[in-house]
Amino acid sequence: MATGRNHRPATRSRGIPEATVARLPLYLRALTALSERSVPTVSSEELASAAGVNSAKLRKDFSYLGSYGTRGVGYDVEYLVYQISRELGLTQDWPVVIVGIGNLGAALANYGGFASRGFRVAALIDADPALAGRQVAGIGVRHVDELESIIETNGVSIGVITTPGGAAQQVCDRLVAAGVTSILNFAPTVLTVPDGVDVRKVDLSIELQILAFHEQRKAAESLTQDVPEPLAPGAAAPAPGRDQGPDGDIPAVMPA
Amino acid sequence: MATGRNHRPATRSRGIPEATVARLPLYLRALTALSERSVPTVSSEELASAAGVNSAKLRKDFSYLGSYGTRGVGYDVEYLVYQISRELGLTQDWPVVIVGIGNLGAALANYGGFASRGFRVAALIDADPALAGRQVAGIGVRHVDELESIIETNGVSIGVITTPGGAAQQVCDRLVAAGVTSILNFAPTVLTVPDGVDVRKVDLSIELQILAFHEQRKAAESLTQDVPEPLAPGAAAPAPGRDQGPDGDIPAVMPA
DNA sequence: TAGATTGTTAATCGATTAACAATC
DNA sequence: TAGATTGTTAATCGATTAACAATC
Repeated sequence: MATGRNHRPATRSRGIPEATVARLPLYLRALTALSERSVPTVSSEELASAAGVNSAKLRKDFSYLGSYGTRGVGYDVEYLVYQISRELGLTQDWPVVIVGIGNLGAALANYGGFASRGFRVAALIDADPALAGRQVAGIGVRHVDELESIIETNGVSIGVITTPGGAAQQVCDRLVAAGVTSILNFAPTVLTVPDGVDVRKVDLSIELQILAFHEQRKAAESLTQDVPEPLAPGAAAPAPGRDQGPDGDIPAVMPA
Repeated sequence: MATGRNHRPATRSRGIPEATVARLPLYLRALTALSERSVPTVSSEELASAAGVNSAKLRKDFSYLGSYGTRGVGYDVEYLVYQISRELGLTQDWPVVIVGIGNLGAALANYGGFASRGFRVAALIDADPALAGRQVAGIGVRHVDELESIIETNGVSIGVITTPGGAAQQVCDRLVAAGVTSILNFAPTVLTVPDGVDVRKVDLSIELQILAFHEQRKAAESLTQDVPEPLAPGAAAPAPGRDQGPDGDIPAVMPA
């Protein structure tokens, strides 16, 4: 699942699995870093390591896009940056609106990672009349009364909701009615949307709760097996982990 | 995947699958809402609907925790709140530190969903001496020089990184060296951690890129099949979606 | 040609789902 | 007893992984 279009198979038309789609941004970020260092080619092993996945998974993922590598050589960095960008739809401009300009909305408005990836903040919207007209991150805040006209004028199809939980569904309904078909939801609410609208949610408190679960397990384990099992002579020491949480799914970055 | 302890099977000791763990916070939130409305019992069907999953999945998930329901009746709301809280480790207090007090760090510091779920912000930490001593969300900001002593004094085992990407690995190393074993990373960086340390990441730009991918697909589809297929007489209209993105994994909330 | 590395296959594993027997 | 709803089974599906033939 994951798209809100749940009458369709998870694997779409050209058949890229959701889990693969969710990793393409990771590859793209690693490739962009290589590109900035003017590295011409990269092997699946190197790139996988930089992205925090294993190389078999990476090659399998790329195989859904096409045959963009050269056996014995690796992948051309620039070419792959372009192909993945195109696949993700980042070669076009996506105007977005952010609704709810509290601390978080302001943080997102200030986030530099948007523009560089084809996202453009078309407007900041808030229900507080006192905020309207103020500048946040160099962008004027507009009153929520103007929501519909902003969406239509700018051809916005992606909305970001950073309101309190109580306002989220109502804002969502208005966004959808005005033509938005993808929503990134930061409010602690399960949104109901019509078919054809995608919702993704980012939920800090859930992430912390998952960490607490594992933390508790570790504490329980260190009580029961206080003394670690001695390694057999010649046995490999546990390697440093590189896992970054559930890599089937999550998320993109956001520096302060 | 997902825990950073990658020498272990994904399914731990008492055997709760990761996908189930990631949904427990969703159930807990829905149950808490019911509890506040003094609803005494709830069926798997009702609760699943409130949490945005299907009831078979919910019952399967709960079966890993034990037999907490009553056939023919449903689940006792208060009892289930307690059991899930206990399972997630939320019946104890978890001191956390937030490192990097920019827009996002401040937003998190102001987030009310922490305390109510057993998380306590023990300290806000930043590298900027000008910030040290200032108050954010009623909590004094401390200089990063004090990081180690803060961790040790407060027994902090969970750290949140909201620094720019360039500083994240270094901050991570210091947190881990000081005793932190779970990290929530908002920086756009793949962190390398020793075995036994869990990392989860939240990455806004990745979420937007995934939405862009699907948005692009929708645009392509509406070009190729401009005219929607007429519904066969008597065929069910597409039902409103309830999907909230990949529910195997993601995230917790954060109102502005 | 020899070495390196991709792209693909096939096995395995974990997650989802529908169905229904158990039981309140 | 009849109705409701859980807990579990078994089938299905999607994702991961190792291995290796293809090929640069």
